[in-house]
Amino acid sequence: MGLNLKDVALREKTSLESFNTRVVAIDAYNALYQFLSTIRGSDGMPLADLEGNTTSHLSGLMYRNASFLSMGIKPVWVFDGRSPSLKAAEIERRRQTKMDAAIKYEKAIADGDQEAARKYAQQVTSLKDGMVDQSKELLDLFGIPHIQAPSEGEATAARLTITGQAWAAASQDYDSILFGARRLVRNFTNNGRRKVPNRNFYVTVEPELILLERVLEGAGLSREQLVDMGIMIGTDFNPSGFYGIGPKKALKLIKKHGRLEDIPQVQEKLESTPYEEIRRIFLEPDVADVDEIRFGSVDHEGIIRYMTEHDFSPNRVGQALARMRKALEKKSQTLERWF
DNA sequence: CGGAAGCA
DNA sequence: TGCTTCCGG
Repeated sequence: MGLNLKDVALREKTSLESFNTRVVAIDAYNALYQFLSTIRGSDGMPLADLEGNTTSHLSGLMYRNASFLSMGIKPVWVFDGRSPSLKAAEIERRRQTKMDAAIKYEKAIADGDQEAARKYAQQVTSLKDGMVDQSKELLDLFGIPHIQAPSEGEATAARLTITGQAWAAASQDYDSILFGARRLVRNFTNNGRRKVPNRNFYVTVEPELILLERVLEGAGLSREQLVDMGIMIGTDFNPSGFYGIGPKKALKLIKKHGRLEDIPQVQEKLESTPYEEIRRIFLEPDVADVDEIRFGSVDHEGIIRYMTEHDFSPNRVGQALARMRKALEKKSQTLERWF
């Protein structure tokens, strides 16, 4: 879910083109959830093979990676491992939200309310183990590396930006910067304006870059203080945060007093919050040790075979790959002209 | 979501 | 040619 750091996180517009040749560590769960909830047919249900197994994640992954490679972007997909036990409450909260959504979905269907049905269907989305395995198989066929994080994927992605193995981490959640990601890209996708289904308006999604150093400088905080601020607002590890304290007040308090222990207003809350443990999760996270990130070659035939097994049209898949190959040829030609 | 068809 | 709508599985 992530925390609300909009107010302190200075964002600058960017473009996919500017990521040419760069390695980007992608929060795999974050992206896969997005695919599952947004790639849907007109009935609001996810895409599925002939047996009814969901395939939206495969569609999203294939087109997204083909597009990344076409643009010279080097994606590394980072998968979540076991969640810290402190996340249990948040996970339970999400489970409950899904159960509620399932009930609301049934009601919307009974009422014939299409728009509501679609909305709640999206909220029921869940990422199954099998989908994760399938996603890794597809990445292998693309020659695109994937890393299994021991714990939160965002933490390992952040680490890669610190070691210099990745230029940036891509996720929708701001948690990445608490984990220390030097650069975070949000909306790491192609499109500008998008119509929201069944409704008559558009939203603009443009890639945006958040630089940890600038966030800290801009707010006049250390990373430790940013984490403390996050704890007051609420993180996945203390979802409700401190009652009555939002981003504005949290910033003011942390700047005035320096650290949680010294803020008079929150002493009572601290007694019931494992704040030291939450700090450790962000500041000393359990991350994968990655020695070398290897990019392989694209197995065109293998991808077509794999996607076809999941009832994708071989024509469409072949076309997507042909487009990618063409883009890469063009790229190497313009490069040759320089030498 | 992202590609392609449809339309001015 | 550029923008909107449609559809994939």
